[in-house]
Amino acid sequence: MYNLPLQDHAPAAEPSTSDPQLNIQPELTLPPPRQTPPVLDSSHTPMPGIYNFRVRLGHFDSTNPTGKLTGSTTYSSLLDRLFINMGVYTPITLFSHTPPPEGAVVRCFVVFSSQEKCTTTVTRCPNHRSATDHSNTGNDPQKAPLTHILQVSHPQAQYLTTPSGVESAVVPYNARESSVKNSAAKKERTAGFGAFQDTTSIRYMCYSSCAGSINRENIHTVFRLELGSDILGVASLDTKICSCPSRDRTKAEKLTRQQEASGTTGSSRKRSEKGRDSPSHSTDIASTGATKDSHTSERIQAPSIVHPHSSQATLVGKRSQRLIQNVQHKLPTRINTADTHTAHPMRWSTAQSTRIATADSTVGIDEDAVYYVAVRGRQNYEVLSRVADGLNALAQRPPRARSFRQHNPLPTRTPSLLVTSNPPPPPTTTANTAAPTNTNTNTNTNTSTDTKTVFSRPGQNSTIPSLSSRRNPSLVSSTTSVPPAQPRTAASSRSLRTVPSRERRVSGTVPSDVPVSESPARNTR
Amino acid sequence: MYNLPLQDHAPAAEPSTSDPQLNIQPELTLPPPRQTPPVLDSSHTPMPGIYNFRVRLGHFDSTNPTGKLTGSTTYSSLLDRLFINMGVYTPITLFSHTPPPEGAVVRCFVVFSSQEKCTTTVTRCPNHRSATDHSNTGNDPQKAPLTHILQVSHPQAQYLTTPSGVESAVVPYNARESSVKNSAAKKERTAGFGAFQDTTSIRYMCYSSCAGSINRENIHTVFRLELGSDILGVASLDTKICSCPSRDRTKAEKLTRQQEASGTTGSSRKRSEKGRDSPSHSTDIASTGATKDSHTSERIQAPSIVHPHSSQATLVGKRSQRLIQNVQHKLPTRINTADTHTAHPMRWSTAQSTRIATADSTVGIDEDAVYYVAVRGRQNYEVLSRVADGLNALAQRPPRARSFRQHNPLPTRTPSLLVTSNPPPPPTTTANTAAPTNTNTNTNTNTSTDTKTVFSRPGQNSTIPSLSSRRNPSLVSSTTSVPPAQPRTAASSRSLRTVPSRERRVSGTVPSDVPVSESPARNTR
DNA sequence: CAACAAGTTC
DNA sequence: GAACTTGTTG
Ligand SMILES: [Zn+2]
Ligand SMILES: [Zn+2]
Repeated sequence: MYNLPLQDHAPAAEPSTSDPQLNIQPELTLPPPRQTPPVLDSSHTPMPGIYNFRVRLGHFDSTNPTGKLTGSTTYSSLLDRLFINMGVYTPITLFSHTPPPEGAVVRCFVVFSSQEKCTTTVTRCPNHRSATDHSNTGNDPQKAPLTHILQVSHPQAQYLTTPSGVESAVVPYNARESSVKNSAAKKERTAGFGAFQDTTSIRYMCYSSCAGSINRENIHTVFRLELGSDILGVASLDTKICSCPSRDRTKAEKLTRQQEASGTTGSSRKRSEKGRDSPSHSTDIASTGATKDSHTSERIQAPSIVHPHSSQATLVGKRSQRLIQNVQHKLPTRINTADTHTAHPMRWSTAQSTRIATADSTVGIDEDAVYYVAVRGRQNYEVLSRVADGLNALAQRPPRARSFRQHNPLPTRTPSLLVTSNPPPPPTTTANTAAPTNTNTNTNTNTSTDTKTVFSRPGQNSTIPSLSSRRNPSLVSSTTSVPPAQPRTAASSRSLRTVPSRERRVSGTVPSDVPVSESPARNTR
Repeated sequence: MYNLPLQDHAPAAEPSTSDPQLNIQPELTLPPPRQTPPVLDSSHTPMPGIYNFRVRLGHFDSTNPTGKLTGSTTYSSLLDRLFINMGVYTPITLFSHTPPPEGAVVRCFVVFSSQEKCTTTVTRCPNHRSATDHSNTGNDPQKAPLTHILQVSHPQAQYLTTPSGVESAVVPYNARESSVKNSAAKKERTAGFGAFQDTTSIRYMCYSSCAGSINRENIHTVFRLELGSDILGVASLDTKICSCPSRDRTKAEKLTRQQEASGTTGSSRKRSEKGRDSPSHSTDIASTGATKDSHTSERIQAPSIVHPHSSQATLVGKRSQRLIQNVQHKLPTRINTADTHTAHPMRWSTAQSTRIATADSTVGIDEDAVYYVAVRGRQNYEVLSRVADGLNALAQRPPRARSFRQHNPLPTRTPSLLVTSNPPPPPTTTANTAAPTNTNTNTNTNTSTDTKTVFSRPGQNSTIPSLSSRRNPSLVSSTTSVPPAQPRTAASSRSLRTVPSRERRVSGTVPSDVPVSESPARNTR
């Protein structure tokens, strides 16, 4: 309690005082991720997609072209991580290269970064969700449920909770072309980001240290551009909610720098940086085309990343391995949770030299590249899945991480990411329509969480087939080529087709509404 | 979560590893309280009473005559404070000079030590009361409610919760004459304690630092010997529930010692020792007689200290000032909560040179002595109250503490300790009868919380009349005299009568079930 | 048990 | 913003 700078309403748009070098092609200017392998859940993996959907902290306009943040909120470009106090709003700007389609919405939610926990629901701790808690004063539970850890200050925000407890907030995505065009500062600040942007404010209603919820784990804030049941893009943001953002950022950066100096002290960095994920997630993934006019026959409920009806393939490098990990982690035959922290650091060092295709920047080729193969129609998807299974089995790459360690005596929930032939149960999600400043509900807002995830599904060993050729020409061209910085139109991406072949990542249905069996991280000390 | 040494069942009786000098006439062997004035709630003020009802940590028998504690649990005789981890049982022994009457029970509960909070209910934090919290595994909610912060390992324990949320556990008091009589060690360890003893184990289900409950405040564990609606004695124990009892004890002792060296640095010790109360509460209060065969006409509901029908007067020294503070604090005309930490340290230093009459030890005279005058019958009590008011008004002693400071933005609840002419509402308490090992309920156990409190009621200025004479001869004799160490019989105390006069502490009805208006300290950071 | 992490106090 | 408190980690 006490000095919590709780805000009842998010300020319209404020200047910032923190690190100005936000997300500016981190792959090129920042050292590649040298920490533990990524851990984002497959349905949360950053994927700019054809819209080059990306997130930047701050609000960018003529008065604040650099998007400086206010108050204690701060962003570390070194770590690509947001440090923010609980209860305070911070503006985030979602960019896209092309204007979003009508009815596009952004689903915002928080996930655990670690692979062990990435399927565990992040909800508010019992202390803070208590109606009598001071953090809830001036809060309208009708608008934002007390259990939701993430609030979006938008009159049309809709708060959803699936039966299994997965929480998210959906707001319309009304990106407009940036009014501040030629500002040098703004240009610098938004280099690599699309010309269309939409700014909203978010706040977190728990600390990262809150027992009974995040419990000192690392989290990512995920912004998912959706249109109906399609996921058009995913952006995420490494987030730490703490009472002393500045202090903690400084400390984290210092630690990172000295680790970097001492050559990736990849031993037991568990304490200080609990399996930190490598930063710069929303910029190191190549995006390809994807049809927006989807027309599937059936749907997978619950929030999950998906490109069900569109042909699409996304090439990623290191980041892809996260996917593999995650998918592996979700396999029905999953053995246990591989300890990210003890994963082959050498392997990652090698990967560091590779570059990932981005819509805006030239990158090198990654032999470990992973393809996201989107299929049109469920049948196709399942067929493709089986094919890919065979391919993955053939490519007998050694498993990545084999050392398991039980850090947390918490119940390990069995992930439900597996290809199911029958669709999951209907949404039945609880929707709280925001009725604050603006009581009218956006009819275009997708309140259902039923989206599909088409993802790579490697063999048990999770490693990627080492073949690097056979790339769909209609995809993000060659990994060596430098895609033009200009946004690709949706029409151009519509020509994409699925490319079934080895080393392609097979798609797997991912009911992202996964955390079912176990209760949320409702444990205290 | 994690390494919590939770115990499902209290061990029968274990040896100890901590400070052996427990409560051995602390007034004589330990420096007198030099810290902030006492703060125990009037209904929780230690009062050995005619039974010399006192508490000692540990279990004392032939195998463990010194009552050593086990595990991390430790006791500081310097601070007279228990340091204990959450979830672990520790044996406590309740002593009495004479065998308790049939049906006598002990009500156990936790109170805030500070006068500002002493009327606030201490309950469990939302995190730990959550049924899914690991601290509740193996816990039978039918036995001990999840909300109760204090658990008593007794088959006949009854857990009560008043409508206003006051929680307590009641267990029968079956004190038997110590079987280990002549052990030198035991004798030393139990010097000053009665020959009759009953040992039970208790545990705490929250940390002292738990936001949403104790929230880093100081607490006392109160053991109240009750017979029906009569309170026969009150013992209390300064308690800190922490994850590192040893470390915290060492640190607290070191701080105390250096404060002591630097001459009672009575300035702002708020941080380190949040208005710590002076220790040794259960031994520095003289006890007098009190009839057990009460026969009042009406009762005051809810737990509260009381000697409704018996004539009794208790003389206390420094400790008495706590009472005054508390009573003042509860006056209807109460201005605000006086900051204990800024209270006149000089005044207390002076008081240090005084000695308090104990049933077992000779002590000096305290001119600031306070008398607890028990009256028989409500009418008498109210008359006496009015008389005392006048007396207090005449004795124009300057108010003790006048500097108010707002440390806690929490809602300050208006204490309800005032003389009401109509009795409070009926108990309506929720009783959870323990049905663990032993399912049979003790019919003698008093499940109702309706007891009366007869207490001194000073003027607004709370100071004590400086008169030190006019003591009831039937009371604990003279403050200078050394009461015999032998236990007084109940019969001897029955001869006591009320002595209405100036400088006598007037009695005031104290519905101890006070914390009503506001919700419990349900605030987090 | 030492070091750390992180909310709170001043 | 420095220092402290205190639960957690190894
Ligand atoms: Zn919280
Ligand atoms: Zn607690």
